[in-house]
Amino acid sequence: MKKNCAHKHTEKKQELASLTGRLRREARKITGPRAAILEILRHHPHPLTNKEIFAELPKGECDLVTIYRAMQMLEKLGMVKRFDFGDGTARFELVGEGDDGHHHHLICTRCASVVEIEECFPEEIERRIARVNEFTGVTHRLEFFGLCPGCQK
Amino acid sequence: MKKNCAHKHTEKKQELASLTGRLRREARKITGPRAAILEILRHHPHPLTNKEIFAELPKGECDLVTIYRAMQMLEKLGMVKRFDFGDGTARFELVGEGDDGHHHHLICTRCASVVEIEECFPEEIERRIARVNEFTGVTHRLEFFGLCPGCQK
DNA sequence: ATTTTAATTGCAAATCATTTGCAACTGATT
DNA sequence: AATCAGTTGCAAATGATTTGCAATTAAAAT
Ligand SMILES: [Mn+2]
Ligand SMILES: [Mn+2]
Ligand SMILES: [Zn+2]
Ligand SMILES: [Zn+2]
Repeated sequence: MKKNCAHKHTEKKQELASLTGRLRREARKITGPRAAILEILRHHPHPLTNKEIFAELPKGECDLVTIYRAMQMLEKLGMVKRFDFGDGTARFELVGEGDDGHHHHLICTRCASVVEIEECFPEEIERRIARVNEFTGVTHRLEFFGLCPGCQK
Repeated sequence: MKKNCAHKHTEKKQELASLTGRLRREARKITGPRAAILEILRHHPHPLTNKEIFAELPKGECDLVTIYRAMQMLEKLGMVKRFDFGDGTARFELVGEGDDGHHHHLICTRCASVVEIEECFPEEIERRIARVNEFTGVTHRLEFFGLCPGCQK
């Protein structure tokens, strides 16, 4: 019943076949650009911007716009989770099947390095916040910021 | 010594004179547009977008760009706090003198109504996150989302 | 009160991330 | 191989925010 941070960072990478299977089930086509994008996401442990994905792609593999569209689609299917580090650029991370991808990060404000965080906002406090204000379906967006070891001059 | 959520939502509105005083001390000019902007912020309990501030301003009082510049300046002086509700538009809230403005909100995902939240991410957990990852100066950005009473069909 | 000077403003144009229109193209199915 | 909806590339549109610059003005100095 816990809905928060069920995300397991220890889970092994998903097979590409499992990913394309999910697409197929949703009546989506497995195209070159999509396979390439999934392949890149599969190999990255942290959220990537569309531009970063684009840069990793073999030149000319596909248009930036195609990546924007692919991420929209993958997000709608629940295959990727969108993160907002507050810099005006969306980042995406692959989400395991059955996982809602909810989790948080610790980001260095100098070098932008990212650490995946296991902790989550305490459920009972969130439930109280929801109850007190009579809100339903309450969730949260949370990211940590600080100076990483290497950037502490 | 607690740095989190020292913000008091129960504090009374700041006097305009106190606000302009802070500007003057920083060698900033008190102009019509700035006084008008501060006056609007003073009367709003929740974060406002630049466009919302612009809309509240008597027509022709000042240009939208002037508001963008004013908010940048006020943020640098620590007189306003910038919030990110994840919709790609910055929001600003006036911050009391000596207060860093750190706090959170509960936002209705249907009607966008906002509730000021007193709770904060537990300090001891944040400290552990910082220690374990050897980060310093760790802080967080946190907002809650859900359906407000009126929007629960 | 007038001058001086640096800060401020308006307006146009530039940036940046993201979205949209549309015709050409292609993966999956028959 | 024919079919057809889903995809893609490219150009253009959007929307928030920033920047360049000349004209304006608040506040300090005469
Ligand atoms: Mn992550
Ligand atoms: Mn607030
Ligand atoms: Zn969480
Ligand atoms: Zn907090």
